Amino acid sequence: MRRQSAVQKPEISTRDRILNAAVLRFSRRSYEETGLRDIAADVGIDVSYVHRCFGSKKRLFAEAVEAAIRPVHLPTSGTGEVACSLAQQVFARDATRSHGNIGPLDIVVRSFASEDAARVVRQFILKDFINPLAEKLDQPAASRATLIAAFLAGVRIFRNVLRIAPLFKAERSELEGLIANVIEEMMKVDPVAQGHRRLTG
Amino acid sequence: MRRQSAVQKPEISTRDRILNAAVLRFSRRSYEETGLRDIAADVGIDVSYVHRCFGSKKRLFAEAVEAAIRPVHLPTSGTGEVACSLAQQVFARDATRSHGNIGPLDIVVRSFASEDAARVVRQFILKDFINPLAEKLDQPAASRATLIAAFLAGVRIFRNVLRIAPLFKAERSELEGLIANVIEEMMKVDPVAQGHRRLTG
DNA sequence: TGCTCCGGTCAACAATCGTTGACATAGATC
DNA sequence: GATCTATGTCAACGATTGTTGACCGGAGCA
Repeated sequence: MRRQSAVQKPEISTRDRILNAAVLRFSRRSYEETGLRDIAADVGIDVSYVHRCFGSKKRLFAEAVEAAIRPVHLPTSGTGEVACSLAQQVFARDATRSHGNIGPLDIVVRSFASEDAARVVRQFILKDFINPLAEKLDQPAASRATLIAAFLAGVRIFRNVLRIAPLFKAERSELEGLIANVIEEMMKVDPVAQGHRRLTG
Repeated sequence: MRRQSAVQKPEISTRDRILNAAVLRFSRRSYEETGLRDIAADVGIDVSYVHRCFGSKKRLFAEAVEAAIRPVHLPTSGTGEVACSLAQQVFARDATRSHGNIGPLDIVVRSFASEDAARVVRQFILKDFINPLAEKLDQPAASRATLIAAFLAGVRIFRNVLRIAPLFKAERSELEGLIANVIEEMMKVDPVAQGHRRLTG
Protein backbone atom coordinates (compact mmCIF):
# COMPACT_ATOMS: atom_id res chain seq x y z
CA MET A 1 0.00 0.00 0.00
CA ARG A 2 2.91 2.32 0.70
CA ARG A 3 4.08 2.76 -2.87
CA GLN A 4 6.23 5.68 -4.00
CA SER A 5 3.79 8.42 -3.04
CA ALA A 6 3.33 10.37 -6.25
CA VAL A 7 6.69 12.16 -6.23
CA GLN A 8 10.24 11.06 -5.41
CA LYS A 9 10.05 10.73 -1.59
CA PRO A 10 13.10 8.77 -0.42
CA GLU A 11 10.76 6.47 1.56
CA ILE A 12 12.88 3.86 3.27
CA SER A 13 12.20 0.32 2.13
CA THR A 14 10.47 -2.20 4.36
CA ARG A 15 13.57 -4.33 4.31
CA ASP A 16 15.63 -1.48 5.72
CA ARG A 17 13.00 -0.74 8.32
CA ILE A 18 13.24 -4.36 9.44
CA LEU A 19 17.00 -4.01 9.59
CA ASN A 20 16.80 -0.88 11.72
CA ALA A 21 14.35 -2.49 14.11
CA ALA A 22 16.56 -5.56 14.33
CA VAL A 23 19.60 -3.47 15.23
CA LEU A 24 17.71 -1.84 18.07
CA ARG A 25 16.27 -5.09 19.39
CA PHE A 26 19.55 -6.98 19.22
CA SER A 27 21.28 -4.07 20.95
CA ARG A 28 18.91 -4.15 23.89
CA ARG A 29 18.43 -7.86 24.44
CA SER A 30 20.43 -10.98 23.78
CA TYR A 31 20.27 -12.87 20.52
CA GLU A 32 17.99 -15.55 21.93
CA GLU A 33 15.80 -13.18 23.86
CA THR A 34 15.07 -11.26 20.69
CA GLY A 35 12.25 -12.81 18.64
CA LEU A 36 11.53 -12.27 15.00
CA ARG A 37 7.95 -11.51 15.95
CA ASP A 38 9.07 -8.61 18.10
CA ILE A 39 11.01 -7.12 15.21
CA ALA A 40 8.10 -7.64 12.84
CA ALA A 41 5.76 -5.94 15.29
CA ASP A 42 8.04 -2.90 15.46
CA VAL A 43 7.79 -2.49 11.72
CA GLY A 44 4.11 -3.40 11.68
CA ILE A 45 4.32 -6.40 9.39
CA ASP A 46 4.01 -10.15 9.61
CA VAL A 47 6.80 -12.43 10.88
CA SER A 48 6.91 -14.42 7.71
CA TYR A 49 7.96 -11.42 5.71
CA VAL A 50 10.96 -10.88 7.95
CA HIS A 51 11.92 -14.41 7.23
CA ARG A 52 11.33 -14.01 3.53
CA CYS A 53 13.56 -10.96 3.39
CA PHE A 54 16.53 -12.37 5.25
CA GLY A 55 16.28 -16.14 4.98
CA SER A 56 16.89 -16.92 8.62
CA LYS A 57 17.31 -15.30 12.00
CA LYS A 58 21.04 -15.90 11.88
CA ARG A 59 21.37 -14.07 8.59
CA LEU A 60 19.24 -11.19 9.78
CA PHE A 61 21.48 -10.87 12.80
CA ALA A 62 24.60 -10.92 10.64
CA GLU A 63 23.22 -8.15 8.46
CA ALA A 64 22.18 -6.18 11.51
CA VAL A 65 25.70 -6.33 12.93
CA GLU A 66 27.13 -5.23 9.61
CA ALA A 67 24.64 -2.38 9.38
CA ALA A 68 25.17 -1.25 12.95
CA ILE A 69 28.92 -1.12 13.15
CA ARG A 70 30.86 1.61 11.55
CA PRO A 71 34.62 1.74 11.07
CA VAL A 72 36.43 2.91 14.16
CA HIS A 73 38.07 6.24 13.69
CA LEU A 74 41.79 6.09 14.37
CA PRO A 75 43.64 9.42 14.32
CA THR A 76 46.87 9.34 12.37
CA SER A 77 48.76 11.29 15.01
CA GLY A 78 50.52 10.01 18.15
CA THR A 79 49.50 7.34 20.59
CA GLY A 80 48.00 9.86 22.99
CA GLU A 81 45.47 11.05 20.46
CA VAL A 82 44.55 7.51 19.46
CA ALA A 83 44.03 6.59 23.11
CA CYS A 84 41.83 9.61 23.77
CA SER A 85 39.82 9.01 20.65
CA LEU A 86 39.13 5.39 21.57
CA ALA A 87 38.23 6.41 25.11
CA GLN A 88 35.65 8.81 23.77
CA GLN A 89 34.24 6.40 21.21
CA VAL A 90 33.59 3.73 23.81
CA PHE A 91 31.06 6.07 25.39
CA ALA A 92 29.61 7.34 22.16
CA ARG A 93 26.00 6.64 21.50
CA ASP A 94 24.61 6.44 18.07
CA ALA A 95 23.55 9.82 16.75
CA THR A 96 21.07 8.63 14.17
CA ARG A 97 19.58 5.80 16.19
CA SER A 98 19.12 7.93 19.26
CA HIS A 99 16.77 5.71 21.23
CA GLY A 100 17.96 5.21 24.76
CA ASN A 101 21.70 4.91 25.11
CA ILE A 102 22.16 2.43 22.31
CA GLY A 103 25.33 2.72 20.29
CA PRO A 104 26.77 0.73 17.43
CA LEU A 105 28.91 -1.25 19.85
CA ASP A 106 26.05 -2.60 21.88
CA ILE A 107 24.77 -5.08 19.35
CA VAL A 108 28.27 -6.52 19.32
CA VAL A 109 28.80 -6.84 23.05
CA ARG A 110 25.27 -8.12 23.66
CA SER A 111 25.77 -11.14 21.48
CA PHE A 112 28.94 -12.78 22.69
CA ALA A 113 27.37 -15.68 24.46
CA SER A 114 25.40 -17.28 21.66
CA GLU A 115 27.46 -19.38 19.29
CA ASP A 116 25.51 -18.32 16.23
CA ALA A 117 26.08 -14.68 17.00
CA ALA A 118 29.64 -15.07 18.20
CA ARG A 119 30.84 -16.24 14.81
CA VAL A 120 29.62 -13.04 13.22
CA VAL A 121 30.98 -10.87 15.98
CA ARG A 122 34.42 -12.47 16.02
CA GLN A 123 35.02 -11.72 12.38
CA PHE A 124 34.02 -8.10 12.75
CA ILE A 125 36.25 -7.51 15.74
CA LEU A 126 39.27 -8.96 13.99
CA LYS A 127 38.80 -7.34 10.63
CA ASP A 128 37.45 -3.93 11.54
CA PHE A 129 39.13 -3.24 14.84
CA ILE A 130 42.09 -5.35 15.87
CA ASN A 131 43.87 -5.50 12.53
CA PRO A 132 43.72 -1.76 11.74
CA LEU A 133 44.72 -0.90 15.28
CA ALA A 134 47.59 -3.37 15.33
CA GLU A 135 49.26 -1.53 12.46
CA LYS A 136 49.85 1.40 14.77
CA LEU A 137 51.44 -0.56 17.61
CA ASP A 138 54.79 -1.98 18.58
CA GLN A 139 55.38 -5.68 18.93
CA PRO A 140 53.59 -7.74 20.05
CA ALA A 141 51.12 -5.68 18.07
CA ALA A 142 48.32 -8.25 17.76
CA SER A 143 48.31 -8.99 21.48
CA ARG A 144 48.29 -5.31 22.34
CA ALA A 145 45.47 -4.50 19.95
CA THR A 146 43.41 -7.41 21.23
CA LEU A 147 43.91 -6.39 24.84
CA ILE A 148 42.76 -2.89 23.98
CA ALA A 149 39.70 -4.29 22.22
CA ALA A 150 38.96 -6.52 25.19
CA PHE A 151 39.25 -3.60 27.56
CA LEU A 152 36.89 -1.43 25.54
CA ALA A 153 34.42 -4.27 25.19
CA GLY A 154 34.58 -4.92 28.91
CA VAL A 155 33.92 -1.28 29.72
CA ARG A 156 31.00 -1.14 27.35
CA ILE A 157 29.56 -4.34 28.78
CA PHE A 158 29.92 -3.23 32.38
CA ARG A 159 28.41 0.13 31.62
CA ASN A 160 25.65 -0.58 29.10
CA VAL A 161 24.77 -4.22 29.55
CA LEU A 162 25.41 -5.06 33.18
CA ARG A 163 24.99 -1.44 34.21
CA ILE A 164 27.47 -1.71 37.05
CA ALA A 165 26.94 1.36 39.17
CA PRO A 166 30.44 2.91 39.27
CA LEU A 167 30.66 2.94 35.48
CA PHE A 168 27.02 3.70 34.98
CA LYS A 169 26.86 6.73 37.22
CA ALA A 170 30.40 8.11 37.23
CA GLU A 171 31.38 11.34 35.53
CA ARG A 172 32.11 10.60 31.92
CA SER A 173 35.14 12.86 31.70
CA GLU A 174 36.74 11.24 34.71
CA LEU A 175 36.31 7.80 33.20
CA GLU A 176 37.58 8.92 29.83
CA GLY A 177 40.73 10.20 31.47
CA LEU A 178 41.39 6.93 33.22
CA ILE A 179 40.60 4.89 30.14
CA ALA A 180 42.74 6.97 27.82
CA ASN A 181 45.67 6.54 30.14
CA VAL A 182 45.24 2.81 30.31
CA ILE A 183 45.02 2.49 26.56
CA GLU A 184 48.14 4.56 26.09
CA GLU A 185 49.89 2.28 28.53
CA MET A 186 48.84 -0.75 26.52
CA MET A 187 50.14 0.81 23.34
CA LYS A 188 53.64 1.60 24.34
CA VAL A 189 54.97 -0.35 27.30
CA ASP A 190 57.61 -2.95 26.60
CA PRO A 191 56.41 -6.22 28.14
CA VAL A 192 59.85 -7.79 28.48
CA ALA A 193 61.47 -4.89 30.27
CA GLN A 194 58.61 -4.08 32.60
CA GLY A 195 56.09 -6.85 32.42
CA HIS A 196 58.09 -9.92 33.15
CA ARG A 197 60.05 -8.51 35.99
CA ARG A 198 57.76 -9.93 38.63
CA LEU A 199 56.55 -13.02 36.88
CA THR A 200 59.52 -15.29 37.28
CA GLY A 201 58.31 -16.78 40.54
CA MET B 1 17.63 -46.13 45.71
CA ARG B 2 21.00 -44.51 46.32
CA ARG B 3 20.79 -44.28 50.12
CA GLN B 4 23.87 -43.88 52.30
CA SER B 5 25.41 -47.20 51.37
CA ALA B 6 25.94 -48.99 54.66
CA VAL B 7 28.94 -47.00 55.88
CA GLN B 8 29.87 -43.31 55.73
CA LYS B 9 30.76 -42.97 52.03
CA PRO B 10 30.76 -39.26 51.21
CA GLU B 11 28.56 -39.99 48.14
CA ILE B 12 27.72 -36.64 46.63
CA SER B 13 24.00 -35.87 46.70
CA THR B 14 21.94 -35.72 43.54
CA ARG B 15 21.26 -32.09 44.21
CA ASP B 16 24.96 -31.32 44.17
CA ARG B 17 25.48 -33.39 41.06
CA ILE B 18 22.82 -31.29 39.36
CA LEU B 19 24.59 -28.18 40.55
CA ASN B 20 27.93 -29.34 39.18
CA ALA B 21 26.42 -30.20 35.82
CA ALA B 22 24.68 -26.83 35.75
CA VAL B 23 27.94 -24.99 36.38
CA LEU B 24 29.58 -26.76 33.48
CA ARG B 25 26.68 -26.23 31.10
CA PHE B 26 26.22 -22.57 31.97
CA SER B 27 29.96 -22.04 31.58
CA ARG B 28 29.98 -23.42 28.08
CA ARG B 29 26.80 -22.01 26.61
CA SER B 30 24.62 -19.01 27.23
CA TYR B 31 21.83 -18.94 29.76
CA GLU B 32 19.11 -19.41 27.15
CA GLU B 33 21.01 -21.96 25.13
CA THR B 34 21.32 -24.14 28.21
CA GLY B 35 18.24 -26.28 28.83
CA LEU B 36 17.23 -27.92 32.04
CA ARG B 37 16.83 -31.15 30.12
CA ASP B 38 20.49 -31.06 29.12
CA ILE B 39 21.53 -30.71 32.73
CA ALA B 40 19.19 -33.47 33.82
CA ALA B 41 20.59 -35.75 31.13
CA ASP B 42 24.13 -35.14 32.37
CA VAL B 43 23.13 -36.33 35.81
CA GLY B 44 20.95 -39.10 34.43
CA ILE B 45 17.68 -38.04 35.98
CA ASP B 46 14.39 -36.51 34.90
CA VAL B 47 13.92 -32.79 34.18
CA SER B 48 11.17 -32.46 36.71
CA TYR B 49 13.49 -33.35 39.54
CA VAL B 50 15.85 -30.56 38.60
CA HIS B 51 12.92 -28.24 38.84
CA ARG B 52 11.79 -29.73 42.11
CA CYS B 53 15.21 -29.27 43.65
CA PHE B 54 15.75 -25.65 42.66
CA GLY B 55 12.31 -24.20 42.04
CA SER B 56 13.09 -22.52 38.75
CA LYS B 57 15.76 -22.19 36.14
CA LYS B 58 16.62 -18.72 37.36
CA ARG B 59 17.23 -19.98 40.88
CA LEU B 60 19.30 -22.89 39.65
CA PHE B 61 21.44 -20.46 37.72
CA ALA B 62 21.87 -18.23 40.74
CA GLU B 63 23.00 -21.16 42.85
CA ALA B 64 25.32 -22.30 40.08
CA VAL B 65 26.99 -18.90 39.94
CA GLU B 66 27.38 -18.88 43.68
CA ALA B 67 28.83 -22.39 43.63
CA ALA B 68 31.21 -21.68 40.76
CA ILE B 69 32.78 -18.47 41.88
CA ARG B 70 35.31 -18.36 44.61
CA PRO B 71 36.63 -15.29 46.35
CA VAL B 72 39.35 -13.54 44.40
CA HIS B 73 42.69 -13.73 46.11
CA LEU B 74 44.13 -10.28 46.74
CA PRO B 75 47.67 -10.19 48.14
CA THR B 76 48.10 -7.77 51.00
CA SER B 77 51.37 -6.46 49.65
CA GLY B 78 51.97 -3.70 47.11
CA THR B 79 50.10 -2.83 43.93
CA GLY B 80 52.55 -4.73 41.79
CA GLU B 81 51.81 -8.01 43.52
CA VAL B 82 48.06 -7.45 43.32
CA ALA B 83 48.33 -6.68 39.62
CA CYS B 84 50.39 -9.79 38.92
CA SER B 85 48.06 -11.95 40.96
CA LEU B 86 45.01 -10.73 39.08
CA ALA B 87 46.75 -11.18 35.75
CA GLN B 88 47.46 -14.79 36.64
CA GLN B 89 43.99 -15.49 37.97
CA VAL B 90 42.31 -14.32 34.79
CA PHE B 91 43.95 -17.20 33.00
CA ALA B 92 43.44 -19.74 35.72
CA ARG B 93 41.23 -22.67 34.98
CA ASP B 94 39.38 -24.50 37.59
CA ALA B 95 41.45 -27.22 39.21
CA THR B 96 38.60 -29.36 40.50
CA ARG B 97 36.28 -29.00 37.53
CA SER B 98 38.99 -29.69 35.01
CA HIS B 99 36.84 -30.38 31.96
CA GLY B 100 38.04 -28.40 29.00
CA ASN B 101 39.32 -24.98 29.81
CA ILE B 102 36.40 -24.01 32.02
CA GLY B 103 37.18 -21.77 34.97
CA PRO B 104 35.06 -20.23 37.68
CA LEU B 105 34.93 -16.97 35.78
CA ASP B 106 33.38 -18.39 32.66
CA ILE B 107 29.90 -18.88 34.02
CA VAL B 108 29.95 -15.20 34.84
CA VAL B 109 31.18 -13.87 31.52
CA ARG B 110 28.94 -16.21 29.53
CA SER B 111 25.73 -15.00 31.02
CA PHE B 112 25.63 -11.26 31.17
CA ALA B 113 23.50 -10.82 28.06
CA SER B 114 20.31 -12.31 29.46
CA GLU B 115 18.46 -10.09 31.88
CA ASP B 116 17.64 -12.91 34.25
CA ALA B 117 21.25 -13.93 34.48
CA ALA B 118 22.64 -10.40 34.48
CA ARG B 119 20.93 -9.59 37.76
CA VAL B 120 22.72 -12.45 39.47
CA VAL B 121 26.04 -11.67 37.85
CA ARG B 122 25.93 -7.97 38.65
CA GLN B 123 25.54 -8.60 42.36
CA PHE B 124 28.43 -11.01 42.44
CA ILE B 125 30.79 -8.70 40.60
CA LEU B 126 30.02 -5.81 42.93
CA LYS B 127 30.10 -7.69 46.20
CA ASP B 128 32.88 -10.19 45.65
CA PHE B 129 35.21 -8.35 43.35
CA ILE B 130 34.81 -4.60 42.96
CA ASN B 131 34.20 -3.73 46.60
CA PRO B 132 37.10 -5.74 48.06
CA LEU B 133 39.43 -4.46 45.36
CA ALA B 134 38.36 -0.84 45.78
CA GLU B 135 39.57 -0.87 49.37
CA LYS B 136 43.11 -1.16 48.09
CA LEU B 137 42.96 1.72 45.62
CA ASP B 138 43.26 5.50 45.56
CA GLN B 139 40.37 7.72 44.65
CA PRO B 140 38.35 7.34 42.57
CA ALA B 141 38.57 3.85 43.99
CA ALA B 142 35.22 2.51 42.76
CA SER B 143 35.83 3.64 39.20
CA ARG B 144 39.32 2.16 39.19
CA ALA B 145 38.18 -1.16 40.59
CA THR B 146 35.34 -1.37 38.08
CA LEU B 147 37.63 -0.61 35.17
CA ILE B 148 39.97 -3.35 36.32
CA ALA B 149 37.06 -5.77 36.58
CA ALA B 150 35.85 -4.76 33.13
CA PHE B 151 39.30 -5.31 31.72
CA LEU B 152 39.63 -8.76 33.21
CA ALA B 153 36.14 -9.70 32.07
CA GLY B 154 36.92 -8.46 28.58
CA VAL B 155 40.09 -10.48 28.42
CA ARG B 156 38.34 -13.60 29.61
CA ILE B 157 35.53 -13.11 27.10
CA PHE B 158 37.86 -12.53 24.19
CA ARG B 159 39.94 -15.52 25.11
CA ASN B 160 37.44 -18.11 26.30
CA VAL B 161 34.12 -17.11 24.79
CA LEU B 162 34.92 -15.43 21.49
CA ARG B 163 38.26 -17.21 21.22
CA ILE B 164 39.89 -14.32 19.43
CA ALA B 165 43.11 -15.70 17.98
CA PRO B 166 45.74 -13.33 19.44
CA LEU B 167 44.55 -13.98 22.97
CA PHE B 168 43.72 -17.59 22.37
CA LYS B 169 47.08 -18.60 20.90
CA ALA B 170 49.52 -16.14 22.41
CA GLU B 171 52.12 -17.09 24.97
CA ARG B 172 50.51 -16.90 28.37
CA SER B 173 53.50 -15.33 30.10
CA GLU B 174 53.68 -12.57 27.52
CA LEU B 175 50.03 -11.73 28.01
CA GLU B 176 50.33 -11.85 31.78
CA GLY B 177 53.15 -9.33 31.62
CA LEU B 178 51.14 -6.91 29.52
CA ILE B 179 48.03 -7.36 31.64
CA ALA B 180 49.81 -6.95 34.95
CA ASN B 181 51.29 -3.71 33.73
CA VAL B 182 47.96 -2.37 32.61
CA ILE B 183 46.33 -3.24 35.91
CA GLU B 184 49.09 -1.57 37.84
CA GLU B 185 48.59 1.51 35.70
CA MET B 186 44.89 1.50 36.53
CA MET B 187 45.62 1.24 40.22
CA LYS B 188 47.93 4.16 40.65
CA VAL B 189 47.69 6.83 37.96
CA ASP B 190 46.15 10.13 38.98
CA PRO B 191 43.37 10.87 36.50
CA VAL B 192 43.35 14.61 36.98
CA ALA B 193 47.06 15.13 36.50
CA GLN B 194 47.53 12.79 33.57
CA GLY B 195 44.16 11.83 32.24
CA HIS B 196 42.49 15.13 31.61
CA ARG B 197 45.40 16.84 30.01
CA ARG B 198 44.28 16.01 26.51
CA LEU B 199 40.54 16.00 26.98
CA THR B 200 39.80 19.68 27.13
CA GLY B 201 39.24 20.01 23.39
C1' DT C 1 -8.02 -8.84 -20.82
C1' DG C 2 -4.60 -11.69 -19.17
C1' DC C 3 -0.04 -12.52 -17.25
C1' DT C 4 3.48 -12.06 -14.06
C1' DC C 5 6.12 -10.27 -10.43
C1' DC C 6 6.54 -7.71 -6.02
C1' DG C 7 5.07 -6.83 -1.35
C1' DG C 8 2.90 -8.80 2.07
C1' DT C 9 -0.68 -11.71 4.93
C1' DC C 10 -2.53 -15.93 7.10
C1' DA C 11 -2.48 -20.22 9.15
C1' DA C 12 -0.08 -23.70 10.57
C1' DC C 13 3.96 -26.59 11.22
C1' DA C 14 7.31 -29.16 14.33
C1' DA C 15 10.17 -28.49 17.95
C1' DT C 16 11.61 -26.89 22.28
C1' DC C 17 11.03 -24.61 26.43
C1' DG C 18 10.04 -24.14 31.63
C1' DT C 19 6.69 -25.78 34.50
C1' DT C 20 3.17 -28.72 36.90
C1' DG C 21 0.78 -32.49 39.17
C1' DA C 22 -0.06 -37.26 39.68
C1' DC C 23 2.14 -41.33 40.72
C1' DA C 24 5.82 -44.80 42.07
C1' DT C 25 9.44 -46.70 45.16
C1' DA C 26 12.09 -47.44 49.25
C1' DG C 27 13.60 -46.51 54.09
C1' DA C 28 12.43 -44.91 58.53
C1' DT C 29 9.09 -44.61 62.21
C1' DC C 30 5.32 -46.02 64.88
C1' DG D 1 1.81 -54.05 58.85
C1' DA D 2 0.43 -49.08 58.23
C1' DT D 3 2.06 -44.58 57.54
C1' DC D 4 5.08 -40.86 56.31
C1' DT D 5 8.64 -38.72 53.84
C1' DA D 6 12.45 -38.24 50.69
C1' DT D 7 13.69 -39.31 45.99
C1' DG D 8 12.49 -39.73 41.83
C1' DT D 9 9.67 -40.86 37.23
C1' DC D 10 6.04 -40.06 33.69
C1' DA D 11 3.06 -37.60 30.94
C1' DA D 12 1.44 -33.63 29.73
C1' DC D 13 0.49 -28.68 29.81
C1' DG D 14 0.67 -23.95 27.57
C1' DA D 15 3.52 -20.90 25.54
C1' DT D 16 6.85 -19.52 22.37
C1' DT D 17 10.08 -20.28 18.84
C1' DG D 18 11.96 -20.26 13.84
C1' DT D 19 10.22 -21.77 9.73
C1' DT D 20 7.25 -23.01 5.66
C1' DG D 21 3.87 -22.85 2.02
C1' DA D 22 -0.41 -21.33 0.27
C1' DC D 23 -2.56 -17.32 -0.89
C1' DC D 24 -3.74 -12.31 -2.23
C1' DG D 25 -3.95 -7.40 -3.95
C1' DG D 26 -2.06 -4.26 -6.96
C1' DA D 27 1.27 -2.46 -10.48
C1' DG D 28 3.50 -3.07 -14.95
C1' DC D 29 3.46 -5.10 -19.34
C1' DA D 30 1.78 -7.27 -23.62
